Amino acid sequence: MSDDEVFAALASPVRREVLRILLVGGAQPVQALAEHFEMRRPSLSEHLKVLKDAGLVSEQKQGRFRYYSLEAAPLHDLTEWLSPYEQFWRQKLRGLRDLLDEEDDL
Amino acid sequence: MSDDEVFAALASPVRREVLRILLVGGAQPVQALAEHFEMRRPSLSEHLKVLKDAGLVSEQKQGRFRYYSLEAAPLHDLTEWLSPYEQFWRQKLRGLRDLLDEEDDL
DNA sequence: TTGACGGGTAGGAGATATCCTACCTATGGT
DNA sequence: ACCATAGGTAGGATATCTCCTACCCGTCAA
Repeated sequence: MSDDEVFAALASPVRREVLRILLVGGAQPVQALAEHFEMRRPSLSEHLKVLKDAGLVSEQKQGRFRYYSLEAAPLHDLTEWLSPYEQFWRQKLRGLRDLLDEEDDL
Repeated sequence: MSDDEVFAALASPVRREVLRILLVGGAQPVQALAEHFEMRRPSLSEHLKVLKDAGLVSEQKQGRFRYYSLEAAPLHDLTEWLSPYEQFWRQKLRGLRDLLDEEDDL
């Protein structure tokens, strides 16, 4: 739920891939997710726990299955975290464009 | 430079704080950065190395000082990584809005 | 009711991260 | 030339991560 947990969760390529799979494939039980990886199921369960603690996925029980689905809210928070840097980025772009304009004037 | 390095670099609160300091304070030598933290300088140097390898900061030598400055390009890549999830987020918002509209009709 | 299946938890091995102190190099001032 | 300063690198201690196997519980089907 905290920024810290979200960033830490995203640091693992496995967990980012889980998010991608859930994005394109929708909610899925653990076994279906596990098919995409070469690790044992308990390891994937641990990754899912990290993602759940970070609020990036949620769990819906159905019989003996537990469907995991994407929760995009923390990722939305991430774009807010990024926005001041985006402005910095745009400033640099503008600076570059101005520089190029000056070159044109020569 | 790779997505992997960028996400890994951002996983540390110390390194995110370095980026924030560079964003608001501009390019700075290591010592100035170190004043914001309670760790020893060599540890911060290691963090800076991680950030530099990820392309998030760059180094300009001036005499015996090395000014570190923010490089926003990888963060811009990050917003691109995020964009499909943003669309997912917007879809959920739209779904919620539609639901609320239905409620209004009752 | 009993066995098979979905899936979480425990505990351990090995790898990696993060801090430290000690040490090295390079530059600048006297 | 010499010493102080900026800052990187080496190597080690400890903590955390990531994987594993073994085991547990809950649910469905026969």
